[in-house]
Amino acid sequence: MSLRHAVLGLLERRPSTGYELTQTFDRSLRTSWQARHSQIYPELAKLEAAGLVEVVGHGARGSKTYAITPAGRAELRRWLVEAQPDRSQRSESGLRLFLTPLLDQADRRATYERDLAHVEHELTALEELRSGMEPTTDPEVFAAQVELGIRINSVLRDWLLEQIETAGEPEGADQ
Amino acid sequence: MSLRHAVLGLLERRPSTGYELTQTFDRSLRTSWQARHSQIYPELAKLEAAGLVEVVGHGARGSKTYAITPAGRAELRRWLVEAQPDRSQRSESGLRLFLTPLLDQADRRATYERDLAHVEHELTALEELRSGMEPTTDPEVFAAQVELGIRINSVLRDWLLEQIETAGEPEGADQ
DNA sequence: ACGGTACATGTCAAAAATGACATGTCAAGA
DNA sequence: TCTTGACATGTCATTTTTGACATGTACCGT
Repeated sequence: MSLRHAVLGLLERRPSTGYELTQTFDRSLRTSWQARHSQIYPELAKLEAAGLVEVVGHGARGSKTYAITPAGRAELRRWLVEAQPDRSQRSESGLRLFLTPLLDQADRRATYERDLAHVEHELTALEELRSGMEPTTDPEVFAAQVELGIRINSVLRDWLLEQIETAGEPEGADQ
Repeated sequence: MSLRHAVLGLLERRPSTGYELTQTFDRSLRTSWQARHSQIYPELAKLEAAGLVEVVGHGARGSKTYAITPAGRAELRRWLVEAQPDRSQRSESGLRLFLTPLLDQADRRATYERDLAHVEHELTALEELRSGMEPTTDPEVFAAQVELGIRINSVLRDWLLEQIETAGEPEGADQ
């Protein structure tokens, strides 16, 4: 039940509308937790019923701004600090990487190159984010996360480059 | 619908029983895709009905060994090579890392240290795996994946170490 | 004034995933 | 002989997630 804590966490960062949360899920959280608006709006309603968030304002086009309550903050902290983390993951890309050695050389190379293009693209976006980040605005602590993203993608890029260069080597379960 | 392809991929590596697949999901695939036996057995039945896998043997305790069929192999290749990868992920640990800056210094440090312990543990396991791996047995290609796991966990370890050392710096959304 | 797009919130059926329940076998050690 | 634990397969109610449907508003450019 991480969705609840993801929402709570985003509202701890700043009060937001469901629409804004949906965008943040899609832009910043897509590599850790995704959620569609069809999940977010009902979750906000449940959270409000449980007293963990509250509506603090009504804006244009019927928008409602939610903020975390003290009870919500306590629950968020409890989850972050005391709850046993579930280390398992769901990553289609990870699964593909795991299975790629089953392909013949040409297909293997093609999929690694496709992945490499994606990683380079991510890396560029993260580097732009880093250079465009002013330490005066709120996210100074989040700079560390951008840095982590860059490092992980760099490792991935180097590894993919090695796999592509080593193509032609003995294969796995192929004939 | 990645479960189907995960099962197909594992059966491409070697024919297995549902029980063996469950173990592989838990041991090798837990960082990319998890699945319980309650999902695996019905999936095998569906895959068999679709002609993508077949029962190739009956063993002790009513066990059934499944193997991939040519149609299954074709579908696996199609998915790996032609299907558009879904790059989104679900990772509670990633979410926690994203939200950790919201905690006060003491809590933040404690959670980073908990994560560090886990990463060190993973790293030890992967390094043992690497040194115990004989290049004569089947997984020669999978050595690259172990290597990738080691590199990513090393990056994570270094980053966590830095975060712990830098503790006491200005914080995020806390007062 | 009109049309397109981004903003904004919701519902719901269907699919995927979890956790509990249920049942039984085989081997090893006490 | 008995009991424990690993092996082995299954079902099912509930929860979570997705994708489609549904509806309406505010702003911007022409």
